[in-house]
Formats: sequence, C-alpha cells, structure tokens
Amino acid sequence: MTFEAAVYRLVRRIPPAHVLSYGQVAARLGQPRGARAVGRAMSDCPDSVPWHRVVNAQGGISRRRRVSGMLTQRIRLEQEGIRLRRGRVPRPYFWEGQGGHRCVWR
DNA sequence: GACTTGACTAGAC
DNA sequence: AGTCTAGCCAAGT
Repeated sequence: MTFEAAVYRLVRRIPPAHVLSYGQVAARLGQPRGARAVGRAMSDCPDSVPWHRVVNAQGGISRRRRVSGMLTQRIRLEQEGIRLRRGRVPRPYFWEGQGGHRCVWR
C-alpha cells in the first residue's frame, strides 16, 4: 500500500458535504507532518476520488497549476450544500469522523 | 541517484 | 497577524 493509495482510500470515505484538510488526512494515515505529501497525491488523483472534499487547514481552496480547478472545487462544494464564508469552508463542515458533529447535509 | 518542486502546516519568533 | 523553517512523498530533471 503506497501512501498515495492510502490517501485516496481515506478521501473516498469523506461523506458528502464534509471536508478534511490536507493535514487531517495525513494525520489519520499516521503522518502528522505529511500534509504536503497529501497535496502532491491529490494533484494526480483518479476521478473516482472526491478530491474537492480536501481543503487547506483554513478551510480555503489551495492554489494549483490550473487556476480553473479552484473554481471547479468551489462549485462542487456548493453543489453539496456547503456555504463558503469569506472564501472558506466553515468549521462545522469538517469531518470529525465518528464523533460530535451534526450532519448538515440532506 | 541526487536535487527540485509542489493542491501543506504546526510551531517559533 | 505576517514570516520562516522543518518535515513529508512522489514525479520530474
């Protein structure tokens, strides 16, 4: 199992209308400082991966080579019912796994 | 095979 | 609240 594959497997488990930061993904895979490696993996991921559910630690959409990709990500998030505040995904949308949060998606 | 380059980030000033 | 740094991993040079 490569790191990349592990990243894709986890990202596929993020429920609709929820997000995870690059750092959170890395931490869950046992690499608390591997956020950057997650970003690299996401830059080349299969279409079967809901890549739009991964944002940066501030809830914002990170820059990339293809600027248009940023718009696509925002659109996809909004289509799932996520409302961005000041260009960021508000905290309640962050997937905390088993616990604590209320699912705002319907 | 060494070095660079990112969709990153927590911590230290 | 800005700036800098170290740490991560794979692809491209």
